[in-house]
Amino acid sequence: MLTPERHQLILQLIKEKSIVKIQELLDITGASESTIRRDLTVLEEEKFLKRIHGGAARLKGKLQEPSMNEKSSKNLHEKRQIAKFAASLIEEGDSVYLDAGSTIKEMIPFLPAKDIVVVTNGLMHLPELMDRNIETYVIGGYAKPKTNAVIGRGAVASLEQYRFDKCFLGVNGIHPHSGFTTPDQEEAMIKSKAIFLSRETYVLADESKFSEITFAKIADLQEAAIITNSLDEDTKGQYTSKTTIKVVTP
Amino acid sequence: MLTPERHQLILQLIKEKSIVKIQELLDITGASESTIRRDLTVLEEEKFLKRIHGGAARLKGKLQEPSMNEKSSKNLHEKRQIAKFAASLIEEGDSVYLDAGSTIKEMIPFLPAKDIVVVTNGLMHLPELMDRNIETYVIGGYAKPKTNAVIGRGAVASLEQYRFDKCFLGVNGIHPHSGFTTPDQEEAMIKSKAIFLSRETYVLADESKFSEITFAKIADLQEAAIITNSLDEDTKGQYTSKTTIKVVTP
DNA sequence: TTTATTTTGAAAGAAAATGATTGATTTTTG
DNA sequence: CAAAAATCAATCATTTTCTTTCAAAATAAA
Repeated sequence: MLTPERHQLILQLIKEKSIVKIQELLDITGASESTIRRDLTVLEEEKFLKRIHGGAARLKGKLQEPSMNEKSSKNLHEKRQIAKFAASLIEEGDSVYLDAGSTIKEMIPFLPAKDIVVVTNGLMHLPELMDRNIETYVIGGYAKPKTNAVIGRGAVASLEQYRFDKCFLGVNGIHPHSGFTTPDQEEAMIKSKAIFLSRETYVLADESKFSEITFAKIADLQEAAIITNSLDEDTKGQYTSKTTIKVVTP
Repeated sequence: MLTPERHQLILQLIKEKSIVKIQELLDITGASESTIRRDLTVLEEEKFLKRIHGGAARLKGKLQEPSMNEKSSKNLHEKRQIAKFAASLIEEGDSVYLDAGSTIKEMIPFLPAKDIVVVTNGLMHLPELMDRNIETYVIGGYAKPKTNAVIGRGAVASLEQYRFDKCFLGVNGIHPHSGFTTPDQEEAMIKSKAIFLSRETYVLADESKFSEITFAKIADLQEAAIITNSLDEDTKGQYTSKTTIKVVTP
């Protein structure tokens, strides 16, 4: 039986019964336990179901169509891998800043729930963070509809109350001259401030962000790398001596 | 039988019967006593039920998902009417504070979209506000999971940047001595501060909040009314001379 | 064909859930 | 009130399920 077949079958069963036991799946598919477990792991990562001890359960309040689209989206898996790795860098007791954006959002399932503090300007992140019972603080400021990010002068000021052990940022592009780039200047200002307030900064960038630039060039610009859009030359790189910026890639 | 299955079953039974004995659960599930006890411990920790000697009981304050829906649908029409009226008080150019909570949330569809500014600590409100393209600002601070409200010391400070023409608050109860009440002191502090910053304050209260108190008594306490929980006597009423507080009822 | 890559199954050790037992605590009964 | 009965929390051994790892089989690529 082919892998996609099994996956379909499992989803079918879970749709009907809400819960399936591993043993049932073994009987029905005839596959080995290892295979079924692998299937469940994959399907859970793609948000089709939730694994529970002894089987798997349907997840509530979620339609399966969007996940289908997500799945076909080519770089989702890559995104998730980067996010997973980034999350693994977080240690107990850390104070962490999470930027808005879909790549950063992927980190949330992998965050250690206990004994960390998260500060974010990503409004989309909040339901999941609170659902996971992670101590979460939102930045105050203008709620930008398009990106669901909190930005603006107030947001920068609001951010200044905090200090972070680690800061995780998303980027729209990486450019040999400008460094990391974002289209919105207001968002760029937040990112800059977050870098300034963090001991370590990590920029999450999936393959699609690199365009033609080689890894070597990226490596070169890390030393002077700074989130920027239309910041003037003086501003660029002014914080780099105080913080460590690392690019997280697959 | 899988653990989540048992949990579901227990909650189901408790929903129907209000009280279940351990012995019943033993018979029905076929699990051992230890297991059932462990289940009850977990479910109590998660606030789904209350353990009593010999079994478990439904808890009164917290109704479950479906019953929660029932409750909200029961008062929904009333809530919506109040909300609609409250929203009609808002004029062009107003700067408005919207408290967290489901009653206030009902106002959003009725808000005039153009030329108003909304500030809120209600995280649940944001998607709809942004969807309606209303200029929205979030307060910064701790994101409280249970109520989806932003609270805490930081939140109060964050609020202080703003001034409002009108302030709309929800309440948990209205009490002849204490005035309006909320169970959480932190939320009470936010409400107090919002009142302080507003020219006019409106408290939205549907019938269910009044319990035994008559309208007359409510009217009496309007002059000294202040959102309070465990604030000391000095704090009570200290802002009332500066603001107008009105109770909005059907 | 040969060589990678992916998929699969099997096995070992870790983790979680379970059931039985103990003695303490609470409730009931006389 | 005190004894008896029932319920409870805590602990430990057992069973079940999970994750990890590795090698064989199947599949795709060279």
